[in-house]
This record gives sequence, C-alpha cells and structure tokens, in this order.
Amino acid sequence: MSSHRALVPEPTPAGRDPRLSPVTRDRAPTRTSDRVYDELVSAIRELRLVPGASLSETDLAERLHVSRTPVREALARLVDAGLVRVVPQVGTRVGLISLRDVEEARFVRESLEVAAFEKVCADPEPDVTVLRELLDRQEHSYRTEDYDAFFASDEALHSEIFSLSGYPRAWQAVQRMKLQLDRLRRLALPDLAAVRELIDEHTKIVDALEAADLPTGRALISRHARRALELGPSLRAEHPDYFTD
Amino acid sequence: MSSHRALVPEPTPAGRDPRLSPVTRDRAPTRTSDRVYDELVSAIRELRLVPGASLSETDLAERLHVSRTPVREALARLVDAGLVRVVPQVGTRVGLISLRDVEEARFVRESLEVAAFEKVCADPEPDVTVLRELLDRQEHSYRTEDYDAFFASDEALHSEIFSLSGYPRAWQAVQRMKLQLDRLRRLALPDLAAVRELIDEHTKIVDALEAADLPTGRALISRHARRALELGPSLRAEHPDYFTD
DNA sequence: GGCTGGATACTTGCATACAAGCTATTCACA
DNA sequence: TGTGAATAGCTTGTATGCAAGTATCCAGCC
Repeated sequence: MSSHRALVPEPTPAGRDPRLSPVTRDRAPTRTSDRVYDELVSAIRELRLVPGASLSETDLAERLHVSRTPVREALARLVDAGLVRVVPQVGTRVGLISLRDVEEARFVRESLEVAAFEKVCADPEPDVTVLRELLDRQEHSYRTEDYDAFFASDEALHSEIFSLSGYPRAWQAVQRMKLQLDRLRRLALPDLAAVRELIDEHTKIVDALEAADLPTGRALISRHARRALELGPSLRAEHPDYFTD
Repeated sequence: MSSHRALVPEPTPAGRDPRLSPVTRDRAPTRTSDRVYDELVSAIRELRLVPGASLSETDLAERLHVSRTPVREALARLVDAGLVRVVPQVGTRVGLISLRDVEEARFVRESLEVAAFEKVCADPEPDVTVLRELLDRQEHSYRTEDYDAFFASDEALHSEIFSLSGYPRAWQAVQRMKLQLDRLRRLALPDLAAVRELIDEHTKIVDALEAADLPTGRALISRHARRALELGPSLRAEHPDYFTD
C-alpha cells in the first residue's frame, strides 16, 4: 500500500494516482470511499494515527489525493464504529481510548466466544485442522518476531472458532467492539513474552475444544480475554493523552 | 415528525420544510445527515420501507427536501448496519431479510443477554424497580393494544438489564444485529396473543433475576430469544419477496 | 413474429463551490 | 500594560455539477 505513509503528517511527494490496472478491476470497482475507510481503520488500529490526533477533512483529502466527499463518507462510518469523534464546526479527532469501552468490549468478546465455544463443543467431531494450522503460523510468527503476522493469525484463529460454531457474522460484531481493545494491545507491543503466553493459551483453548471440555474452555477464554485489559492502567499511566474517562 | 410519510412512495405535497424551531436547537445542531439516517432506520425497522424496496438517492433527497450529500452519507452508514445494499452504478435497495442473519442475531442476543443476566445475579441485591415499572408499562400497552409503546418498553426492558449488568454499550452491539430481527417481528404484528406471552416471559425473567436463579433465567432467555425466530418460515412463505438465501 | 441494435433516461461515484460557525490571533484603545 | 473587540483563518455541513456505467425501451431488421 503506497498510501499507508500518506496518512502520517509528512510532506506529500505530490504523486498522481492514475487508475492502475484497469484490467484487474473485474468485479471490484473498489469505491474510493471504501479505500479511504479501510485505510483509516488500519491506520487507527495500528496507531499510525494516535488517539486524539486531529483529522482535517481537507488534509486527509489532499494526502490521499481524493476529494472531501469520499473522506467524509468514510469518517461518517468511522464515527459509527466509535473510532472517530467529530464536533460539528470545530474539528474531527481520532477517538480516545476509554477503558470502560475496552472493558465492555472484553465482556462482549468473552461472552460470545464462550457461547461459540459451547456451540462447537456440541459438535461430535469438530474439524480443528484449520485451528492447528493457525497455531503453527503463530509459532512461526513468534520465532520470526513478526508481530503483524501474529496479529493476523490471532484474528484468524478467533474468527475460525466462530466459523466452526456456525455463527461467522457474530465475529464481526465482536470485531467492531474489539477495535478499542486492539489499540490497547498495539500500545503494549512489542512484547515477545506476551506473545508466547498468548500462543500457549491459544493452544490450550484448541485442546479444550477438541476435548469438548466446556468448563476448561470457559476459564481459558475468560483469562485470555482479560489479558489485554490488565495492561490498561499501566499503559494509561504511560500515555495519559491517549485515554479518556 | 412531518417527514415520516415523505418516505413512502406517495406524491409529495411539495411543502417546504422551513427550519422549524430555531430556538429549540440549543445544543442540538442536528445534522441533516443524522436526521436522514434516523428517518431511514425507523422507516426500515417499521417496514414503511419494505425489504427490497428501491431507494433512489435523488428521490430520497427530493422527498426529504435535502440534497443528495446527506442522503449519501446516511446510506453509507446504513450499508454498514446491513440494512441497505447498494450496487455501484445500478441502484440502492433496502436489504432483504436473511433468516441466517436473523439466526445469528438471535445467537448474539441470547449469548450476551444470558451473560448480562449472570452478571446481574452476582449483584447481592439488584435494583429491579425500573424493570417492574417497565413491566407495568408493558401491561398498559397490552390493554390499550398499543404495539408501538410495547415495542419501546420491550427495548427499554432489555436495555435496562444490560445497564444493571454494568455493560450498557453491549446492548448497542445487540441492537445493531437485532435490526434484522425487528423487521421479522414487525412482519408478524399485530398479534395480541404473542404480546401477552412476551410480557409473561418478561415477568418470569425479572422474577428469576430477583431470585438470582441463573439456570432458570438462562432457559427463559433462550426461549424468549427464539420466539421471534419461530415465525420465520411461515412469514417467509407469506412474503417470499422480502427474504433472501 | 422474434430478435438485435442503439439511443435515452436513470443510477451511483466523485469533485467542486458555497455557506455557516467556531477559534485564535492581532490590533486598537483605555 | 492590560483589556477587548474585530477579523482572518480554520473547521465541518450542504448543495450542485459532472462523469461513468447500466438497464430499459423502442425502432428497425431478419
């Protein structure tokens, strides 16, 4: 993505973006609005746009070489997602991290994940091959210290559990609220030891799933979901400007 | 709201909408975009805009006496909410009801509501006065056959349970997915007998909550959440054009 | 009669122009 | 030197114009 860097406040090299690959756009007209949205979501999640950062529509439009219209549509969706706060005639800012919201996200995630776990346990013989594969990928990410890859396979693992449960869209509901939590985790990185523990917990969860051991799974998921939250207070002390409440 | 009727396809009386009450807008600049969004959400929920109905940006703009810009922003948010489907150069339609999505919404709602119930049970002495009050209001709505009022207090009751649990925002996550379910319920109305049963179930749930009886509460909530879903197949047979999958 | 081709009207996507409002700086004046 | 008010520069909100693509309908042809 060449436009990744375009979001951080650095002098734009003023390079035009001619619609590249008019052949590739078979069935993906990729609206500019959507591209801006995805760009902003990942930028906020990855803390390239820190909590509280000022977002000017005109600035964003210039940086991304588009007009204000698609930027505005993307921002409207981001407000719904709770990632952006806009005060009508004053300005737009990246939303601050609310530990209360993070705790609510933890609640939603834990509750739904436990429920999904329970549903999978009802399956006489769930297919955990994909889960095992993802665990291997996480091990690899750990050895190569590739945090981005770990995050991706972490998401994929939890998503897969919901897929196995038969409720894949429920994961989307979790993800919406989890965005707050993701920023907190990002703030704690890099922490190789934490990654090690997370992978071990993932392994235990998959084991419990295969054994259809609901009580153990419940305890593991609960502990797992609360892990990121534990870091809240210390991270808040370290970056007080990023938090609210 | 004078613009309620303006959404259904009937000849517009061509009445200007002069910004009424310029005094009332003390601290509520109420963006046009938001008004359009709220208007469309309630119209879709209340089936004034039926599933599959064609939504033309220009038509909507004319009907609501605004320009296309706020309409477009509202539609973008509605797409995120899963209520609207837009095909780039073809058209915009109210999303069809997917029984699979409804089932997923049921799963999310039931799981989170049980979790919230469990959390409230942990409270030594929860304050159920508001819940009892809402039950009274529901009884009144039943006697007067006021379905809209019943819906409102129904929402309020479930919302209150989440508030008591300490996770009020979790209810918002439920509500997002519940929109699909709401349309299904609306399709089944009016059914006074069903309202009677729903109120009775609500009463039992509050009783169980007060008694901190988790197993009973779990069973009641599960049954309660599945009630609307039971009507799915028959409603689909009755209105095949409103469904997909 | 059935089918194919083209023009027309409609759709959404994007860019630009204008309007309204808030903030902060700065300049005038006491 | 301190205070205050006007102004300039920003912000977001809305309207409008243009471009590109698609479906439809009607005429002409086989």
